[in-house]
Amino acid sequence: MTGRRDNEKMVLRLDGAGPLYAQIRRAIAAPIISGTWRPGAAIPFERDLCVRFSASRMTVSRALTLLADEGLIVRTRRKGSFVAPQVSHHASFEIVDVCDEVQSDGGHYGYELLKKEIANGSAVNLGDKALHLLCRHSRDQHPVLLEERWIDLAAAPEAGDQDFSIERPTPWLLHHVPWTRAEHQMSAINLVTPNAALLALEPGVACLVLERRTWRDQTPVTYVKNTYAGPSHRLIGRFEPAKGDSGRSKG
Amino acid sequence: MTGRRDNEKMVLRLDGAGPLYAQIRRAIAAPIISGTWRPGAAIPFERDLCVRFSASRMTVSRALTLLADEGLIVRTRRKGSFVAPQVSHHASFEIVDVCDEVQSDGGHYGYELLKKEIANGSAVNLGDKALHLLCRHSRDQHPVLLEERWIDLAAAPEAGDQDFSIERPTPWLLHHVPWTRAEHQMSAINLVTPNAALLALEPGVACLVLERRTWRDQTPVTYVKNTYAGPSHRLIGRFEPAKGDSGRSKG
DNA sequence: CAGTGGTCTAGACCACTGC
DNA sequence: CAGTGGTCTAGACCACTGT
Repeated sequence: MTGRRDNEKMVLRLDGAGPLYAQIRRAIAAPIISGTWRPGAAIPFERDLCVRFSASRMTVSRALTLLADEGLIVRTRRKGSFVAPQVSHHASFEIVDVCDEVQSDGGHYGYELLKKEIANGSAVNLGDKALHLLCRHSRDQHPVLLEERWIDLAAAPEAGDQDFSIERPTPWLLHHVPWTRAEHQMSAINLVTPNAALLALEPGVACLVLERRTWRDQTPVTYVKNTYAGPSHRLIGRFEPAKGDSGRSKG
Repeated sequence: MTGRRDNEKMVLRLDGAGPLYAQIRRAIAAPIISGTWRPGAAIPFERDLCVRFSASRMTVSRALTLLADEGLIVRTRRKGSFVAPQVSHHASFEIVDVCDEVQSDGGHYGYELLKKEIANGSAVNLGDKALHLLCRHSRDQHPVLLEERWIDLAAAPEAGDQDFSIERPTPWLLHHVPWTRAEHQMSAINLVTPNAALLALEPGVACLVLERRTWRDQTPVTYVKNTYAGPSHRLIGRFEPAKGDSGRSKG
């Protein structure tokens, strides 16, 4: 009775390499990635896959959970699992703290608070009362990052009393206002006059910009716009098909 | 005998929200994110956490596996689990196929092959014989992406016979040479003369560049440099602390 | 209300690693 | 060789959802 989908001709073969859940994951990922299974195609039910692979349901479920996290499949109770409507690549970028990055290379890390004022945060989708900070981070006296930050004073009232000329906003926020959700945006901009001078670069130079918006539960806490010095700055990300594979890339 | 680490004062409390493994994950993530547990600090052993949380080892292990995947902890057999030396943010960016992106907005998608030649791929870390393609993708007749691609002909000899003037390289490669590993780099560049014209933009305009290098097992297969038209193009990524949380962001 | 995925348990054995 | 994490099983119950 459960064999409805078994009529489809499917070559699901284990390669014998690594843990069983990883093999099952690859066996199902292969026809999806290669396009053999079209978006929307039904994937055999978990309990059928258990029989086919001689595995327990936990193991099969683990493989399918990985695939769902990667965005290759969608799972719905009662209906079953299906190939995701739009199979996309996921690249996970590691966003390291500037201070850590500079010091891990053996460089001298510098921090300056350039501006601190109370401002209306509505321009950056925060509340009326927000703390606006402008910070410069440097490596061996050379500016590497300009940090424009807004902190919602309704969400983090203690921020108003904090002296940010020595304590950096990022670790302070982590300690005092742990967030629960963040959203990142990356873009490229041509440097304009005020910021160009602060980064010791010519106006017009292309720079990588990383914006981050952070929530605590449902309330927005902070918005930050990080402008990295120079076009050469790069974010390196590794694709993660390896989740559950033998050669897993770790940090 | 296993209580060595239990001497540390630790407030690990479950919040009762959602699945148990997610609660355990949050309970351990909280003191790490807030900085209460410094990098390198020892995390209680799995079997101790089972007792503390009245959970099975599978459930505790699931929570710790999530934390390890997020980069918050590192786990070593025989030694135990520890707070990661450098707690970093991970942002997962979804890299959608241009064609899908344009068409999902209801736009008209266009594709042109501008150049096709055999070239030496050593400049981009590929083999001597490589196929070099230059493709332009457009939305409603406006160029949105310039794709410079190299395909290693040793890894994918069939590529030499393929007519890429209609079939796009991306789906073709997916079908014929499934990769197993990919590495992404994002950067910002100032457009230079040949490419500026092809994207119908002025030279000097800042553009977002996404480079992807792809391997099949250990052999490099293809390298692609995608230049997105205009500074306004953005990659949006959602942070994923929610893995195993109730409100999971999906696609 | 039937059937799917989602979670959980109480065991078990293995692999690796430091002593 | 002892003890950790890594994996796996054979059950079980629950939550959700379409009919």
